Amino acid sequence: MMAPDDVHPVSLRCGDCPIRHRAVCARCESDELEQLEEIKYYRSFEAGQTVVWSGDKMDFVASVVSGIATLTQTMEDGRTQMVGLLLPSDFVGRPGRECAAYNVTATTDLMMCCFRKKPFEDMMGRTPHIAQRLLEMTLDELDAAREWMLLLGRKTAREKIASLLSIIARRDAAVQMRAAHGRMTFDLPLTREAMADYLGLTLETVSRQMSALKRDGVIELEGKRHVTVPDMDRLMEEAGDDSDGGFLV
Amino acid sequence: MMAPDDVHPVSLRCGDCPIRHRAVCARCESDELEQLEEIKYYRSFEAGQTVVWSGDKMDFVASVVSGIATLTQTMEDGRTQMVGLLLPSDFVGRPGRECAAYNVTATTDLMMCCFRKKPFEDMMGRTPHIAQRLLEMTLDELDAAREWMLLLGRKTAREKIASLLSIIARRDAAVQMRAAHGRMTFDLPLTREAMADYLGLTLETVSRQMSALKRDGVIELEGKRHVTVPDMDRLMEEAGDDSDGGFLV
DNA sequence: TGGCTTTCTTGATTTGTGTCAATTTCTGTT
DNA sequence: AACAGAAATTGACACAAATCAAGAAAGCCA
Repeated sequence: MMAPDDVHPVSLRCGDCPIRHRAVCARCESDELEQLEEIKYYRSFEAGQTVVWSGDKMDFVASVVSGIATLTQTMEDGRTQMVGLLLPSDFVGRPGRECAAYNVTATTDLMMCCFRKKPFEDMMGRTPHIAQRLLEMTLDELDAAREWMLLLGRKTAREKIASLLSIIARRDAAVQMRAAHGRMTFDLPLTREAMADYLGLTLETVSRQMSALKRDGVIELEGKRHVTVPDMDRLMEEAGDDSDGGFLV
Repeated sequence: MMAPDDVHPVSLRCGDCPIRHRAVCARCESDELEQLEEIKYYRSFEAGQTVVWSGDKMDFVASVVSGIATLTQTMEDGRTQMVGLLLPSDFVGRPGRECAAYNVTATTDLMMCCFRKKPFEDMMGRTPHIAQRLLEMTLDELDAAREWMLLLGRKTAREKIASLLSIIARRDAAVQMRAAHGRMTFDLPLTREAMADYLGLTLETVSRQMSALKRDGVIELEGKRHVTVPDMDRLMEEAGDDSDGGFLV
């Protein structure tokens, strides 16, 4: 899921930025990082605010510093589908593209570290490693999107919920550098409605299935958002999922 | 959907290969094309044959020369979801990845032009334009996958069918360099079962909705596979889709 | 041409999820 | 502590799509 440092370059801090930008390759030497420093700026958003609308001109690329943002697609009649979840260090934006392809919305208070697109692209042209790093990240996202297609097209509501919970649990484990086995505890970063938009369900169905998983002892709930999974293997079985979980992370 | 030549480099023929490889950038001069020539070879498959299994080692990248291949994901119990459709000139394979992420299957007789992965990667390292071209293609695929997520998660069976038909019609138009308006005619390259796997439906539902669209005059059918659309705008309305159709192409 | 298989269509019935509506629980504010 | 608004739960019912089951049409090969 994530290669160790000696196998492949990983993200790097640039200047005073509190996060490691996954788009920036550790093999690229300080010259490039100093260039980044010059073209970067910060923007913050309140929970619920829209970062960009689908189709709008987007003259920057960015990393999430803190908070959570979602990528959503919407139909004219209001049906919406979440197509991606942005967590700290995640990258957003398309070098070589004028316009945003999705709505980007802050679901919590959000801080982003932005780079003006043109100079960023110029740097990419001069720095093959960054282009390759970005290609690799995009391929990861593509894999994640396609795994999600299987979920959306073929899984039952219960399996969908179990899949989402297991992904969030494993991402949490990864952040804390722990293995994702046995008993685990975490907070849901999403409302029931956001979960529904992610899974292609209604919020009522999400709620019902959460209750069912609780009733069946697959999860325990403390309040609405704090989840503990007594047995991760059981949960992953419920998810109907043999994958190692390279999901939308 | 596809930028004109003067805006961005497009695909190019290399040597005797009958197709334009979309992965190869026209800005890259003949040196690189000659290098490609040295590392390329052809493989052919019969309809129904598997090109690679998910998880298998895949030591090449390739372009489709002729025929159609599908990318599918499968669950242990056999539920399958198609996650991509490969048409002539489409690229498959992941520079920087060891293993295939999906099953690749020939749905018709298939000819592929393959490049051994290592030398291809080396060339990418030396030729920034190719890496950038590949990044752009991958971003296109990502957009397509995400548009498909909206379809899988939120569209009705009828809308799904209409979407698929309109995509195929528009791709056909693009290949023949015609506008996709008014009356259009094309052959379905997929069985009802493949359509179902693509759309997250059963083949019975696909059949029923095809009949319904026919009954309602949205499409005309001659045999099972030959479709004519009297009015493309009507079809796109049925698809519930305001997009300009940058789909899995 | 005739049989054979595969692909597709159509019907009857079941089931999972959506819809609508009422209530409860949580969270933040004064 | 009490209230207000948001978020979540639960129930009753409706409906779209799945499932089960025949049968028809198309393609293929002898």
